[in-house]
Amino acid sequence: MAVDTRDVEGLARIAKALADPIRLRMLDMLSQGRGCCDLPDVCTRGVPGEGTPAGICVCEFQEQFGLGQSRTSYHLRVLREAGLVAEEMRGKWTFYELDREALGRALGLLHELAGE
Amino acid sequence: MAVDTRDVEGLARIAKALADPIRLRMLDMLSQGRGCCDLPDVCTRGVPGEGTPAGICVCEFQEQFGLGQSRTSYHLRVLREAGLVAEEMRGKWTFYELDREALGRALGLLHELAGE
DNA sequence: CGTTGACATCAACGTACCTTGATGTGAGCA
DNA sequence: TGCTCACATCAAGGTACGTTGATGTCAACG
Repeated sequence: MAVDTRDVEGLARIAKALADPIRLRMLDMLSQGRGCCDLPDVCTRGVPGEGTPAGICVCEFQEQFGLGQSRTSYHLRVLREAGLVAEEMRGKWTFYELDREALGRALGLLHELAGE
Repeated sequence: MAVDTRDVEGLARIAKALADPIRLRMLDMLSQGRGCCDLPDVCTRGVPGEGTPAGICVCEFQEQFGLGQSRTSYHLRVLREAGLVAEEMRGKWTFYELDREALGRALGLLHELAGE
């Protein structure tokens, strides 16, 4: 077997996180890295902490996909628990950032599994 | 958005097919391409049709993973319906083969989505 | 302090998924 | 023809997943 059994379990968990159009588009949005925010009256101003946060805040996902708050939060949690995104809390906002390394590892395993 | 909406739907369906350890190991086994069969008294002999079949027959998946017949058939069907494997029927045996191109396309999309 | 805004989490519901045993199908052999 | 073998498919059950509305938490602002 080309791929270790332990890897297979982890890969399956990541694939499960990828198995939803909303979450794929969230990842796509994150990979574009177009920081947060263009929206007025939201997290553009008043973000405490040093410098501009790297990720995208929850409100922008909601806005972008027209999702309810709970639904948005749920899908972000799935991505977080799969280790595909990291969260950074700033004041009352939460910013999500793509973990490119984790995604890269998963893709590497898939390539290995596909026989290069 | 880097990835087309239509692609996202297809990619989600493929990711769903990948979201199970058994199916990942099946794909792994297929990518090894170690034809069928080393087992005695099974599809080694008596396969009608021209030449040696390219894929792996169902009985070998059963043997390899210790799965029931129905369960084996179910997971192979999921992979087939996702377009990741192709089936070739020979006499009373069915041989499954990895569709490397389909898997490659999915991986390409994922790379694109990950921002290269 | 009390309020508000951003978000997480819970509870409930419908749906899809996975497993198992039973039944169906079609090829090959006697 | 009748049997068997390899496999597909069905039916029923449990479990996980996705959606929605309600409630909880915590920071910022007055």
